[in-house]
Amino acid sequence: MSRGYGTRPTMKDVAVEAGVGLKTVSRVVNGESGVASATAERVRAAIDRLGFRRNDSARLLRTGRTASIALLLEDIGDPFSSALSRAVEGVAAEHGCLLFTGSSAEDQRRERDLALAFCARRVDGLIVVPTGDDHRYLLPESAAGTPVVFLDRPAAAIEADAVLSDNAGGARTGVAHLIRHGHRRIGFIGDLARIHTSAERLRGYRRAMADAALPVDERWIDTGPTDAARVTAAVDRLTRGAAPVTALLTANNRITLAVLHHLPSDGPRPALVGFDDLELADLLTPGLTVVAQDPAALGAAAARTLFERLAGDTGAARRIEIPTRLIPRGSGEIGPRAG
Amino acid sequence: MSRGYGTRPTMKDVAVEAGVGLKTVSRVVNGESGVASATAERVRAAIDRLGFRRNDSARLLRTGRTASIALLLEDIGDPFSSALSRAVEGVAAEHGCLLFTGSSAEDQRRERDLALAFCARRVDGLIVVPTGDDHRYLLPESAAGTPVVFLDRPAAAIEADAVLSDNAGGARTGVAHLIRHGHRRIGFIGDLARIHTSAERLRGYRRAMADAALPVDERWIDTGPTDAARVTAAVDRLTRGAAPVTALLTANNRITLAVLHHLPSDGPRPALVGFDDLELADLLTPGLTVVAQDPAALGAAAARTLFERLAGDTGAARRIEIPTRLIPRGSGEIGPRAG
DNA sequence: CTGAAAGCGCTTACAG
DNA sequence: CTGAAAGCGCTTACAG
Repeated sequence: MSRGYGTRPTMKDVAVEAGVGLKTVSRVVNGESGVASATAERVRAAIDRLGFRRNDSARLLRTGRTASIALLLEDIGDPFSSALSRAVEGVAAEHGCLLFTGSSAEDQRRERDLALAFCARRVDGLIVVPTGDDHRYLLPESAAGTPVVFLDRPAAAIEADAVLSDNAGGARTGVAHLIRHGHRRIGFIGDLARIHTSAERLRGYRRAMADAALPVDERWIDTGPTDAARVTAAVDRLTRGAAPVTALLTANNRITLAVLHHLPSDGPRPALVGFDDLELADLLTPGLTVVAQDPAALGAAAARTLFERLAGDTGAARRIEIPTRLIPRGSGEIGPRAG
Repeated sequence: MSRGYGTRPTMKDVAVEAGVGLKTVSRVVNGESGVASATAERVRAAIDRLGFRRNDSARLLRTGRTASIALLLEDIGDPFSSALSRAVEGVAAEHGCLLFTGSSAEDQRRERDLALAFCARRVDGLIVVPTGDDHRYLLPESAAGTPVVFLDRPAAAIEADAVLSDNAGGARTGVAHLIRHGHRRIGFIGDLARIHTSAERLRGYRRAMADAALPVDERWIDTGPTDAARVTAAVDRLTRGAAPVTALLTANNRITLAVLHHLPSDGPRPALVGFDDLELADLLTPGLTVVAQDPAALGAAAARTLFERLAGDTGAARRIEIPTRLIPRGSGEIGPRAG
C-alpha cells in the first residue's frame, strides 16, 4: 500500500494506522523491549501496509550525531586519493558511519567551502588532505566538537592531528639507492616548493647526498607545477644542460608519468626512481623503480585517529608517520653513463 | 567567545544574545530582506560573539530534502570507479549537492544494506553500480520519491534508468580490428558470464566473428572469476591448448593486467586487445591496444539523468549508451604467427 | 506495558 | 520591520 510519489509515511502515520501511540511505534522500530507481542504485531503490520521506513536524518537530529564522516581529497579521481578513500571507507563502515567525499582540486577556496559545508551538516568528523596554507578557519569547528584529522600533508597555522608518509625518509632511501649504483650527479624534479610533501622529499634528497658527502649543484634541482610542459623542460635541462645529471628522482606520480613519456624509448637513459607506485610499473622496459607510499595504511591510520578522537581522546595533537618502501625494478639500477 | 567543547550555539542562543526573535536571526542568516540594518548588525555581532554556524542538517529536515546524493560503487579504490566518482561529484557540485560514496565490494547484501542506508538518510537520489541480481528492494524507495539511476550495469528485475557503455559495440570493434589484422582464431577471456557487461562483450565478440563469417570454436571462450590464477590458466589453455588462438580479447582491466603479467616478455606473443584503458598502456612494449570506456561521460550522464528526475522528469525509464573508443598501440596490430 | 509532552535546530505560514 | 506559533520526523524523559 505505497502512498503517492514523494510522500513517505511517518511514524505518526504508522501510529494512527495501528491505533497505538507514537512511542510504541518507535519502540517496535528500534527493537526495544516492553511491547506486548500482539501490539508489536499490529505495529509491524501497519509498517508493512504503509511501507514505512524510518527517516534516519530525523532520528540523528534528535540524537546529536550524524553517523557520517567526510573525507576531503585533492581529487577523488586519482589513484592515490581513491586508495585513501577505500581505506577510510573500510574503517568508517566498522563504526557504522557513512562517508561523504569531496575534492578540492587543489583550490584553497574550494577546500574551505567544502570543509565548512561538511561541518555545517554536522558530520561527526572530518579528514582533510589539505591544499590551503591556513587552516585557522577550522579552529571553531574543532573547538565545537568536530574533530579534524589531516592526511598526507599537515595542517597549516594550527595544531592538529596529521597522518603523513615518511616523505623525507623515502626520498633519502631512493637517492641512496641511486648513489649505491654509482651516481654522483643526481637530479630532483619536484612539485611546487610550497607543498609540504615536495619540500620534505627535497629534504630527503639533500640528506642522502650529504650522507654520502656528495656536493649538490643547485642546478640539479627543479621544482614547479606538475604539468607535462614544465616537467619535460626540466628533464631536458637536467639531462642535457650545462650541469648534466646521470640519474633522476621524480618526486610524485604525475611528474614520473611526464618524465616516462618524455624519455627516449631507445638509447641511453638516465637512471630513474619515482616517488609513488604506478600500475604496470613492473611491465615497463626497464621496470620502474619506485619509492611506494602505503595509501591503505595512511587512510586507515587517519580514520582510526578520527574515531579515537570521537571516542573521547583529548590528548595533544598527534603526528603519525607511515613508512615508504623502495621497490627496485630496473630503472633505478641503471649505472651512470661513461663520461 | 566560543562555548564549551561539543556544544554549539543555536539560533535561539543568538536570538537571546541579540535580544531579538528567532525569526529575525533566521532572516539575517539566510540573507532575507526586510530587516532593519541596525537590527541585522546586532544579530551579526551576536553570531560572531557566539561563533554560531547554522546546522544544515536541521534546516534540511524542515525543507524536506538533504541536498545530498549517494554513489554506490563496486570499489571506490579502483581507477574506473574513481573516474566515475569524479564525474558524479562534478555534476553534484553544480547542483549544490554533497556526495556520499560507498563500495559494495561485489557483495549483494552489502549493496542492499548500503543503498537502503542511503535511502534512510533520505538522500535526494541514488546512483548505483549494481552487483546484485534483484533490485526490487529499491522499488519502494523510488516509488516514495528517491530516484535511482543505474550505472555501468542495468538494474535486475526492475525497470530503471541506466547509463551503460556500448559494451557489445566496443567488443565487436576490438575483435573486428584483430580480424582486419589477419586473425581467424581469436580467444575471449571474460568475467563471470552472469555479469551483464561480460555477457554483452561476449555478444560483441560473437557478432564480429559472424560479421566476418568466421566460425567460433567454443573452446576459444573462457569466462569466470577474474583472479590471476584462473586467467593465467585460461591464457595457457587458449594459446597452447588443443585449439590454439592467435589473438585475445580480454574483457576487462583486471583480466588484461593478469594476462600482461603472464605473457612472455620476449618471444612471440598473441595479439591482444584489452577492454578498459590502463595508465602507462602506451609505454609498454608493445603498447597495449585497448577498447577504452569513457568513465567521465558515464558518470556525468548518470548524474545528469538523476538531477533531471529530481527536477520532475517522470518519463519512462531511460537507457543511455556511451560509446567506446578503440586505441591502437601495438599489441592489437600483431599479425597471426605462421602456422 | 503504553503514551502524551517536550525537544533536537531549524523553516514555514501567519499575524501584527 | 518583527516575532510567536506550529511543524519537519524522530527520540528523550517522564508519568501512568
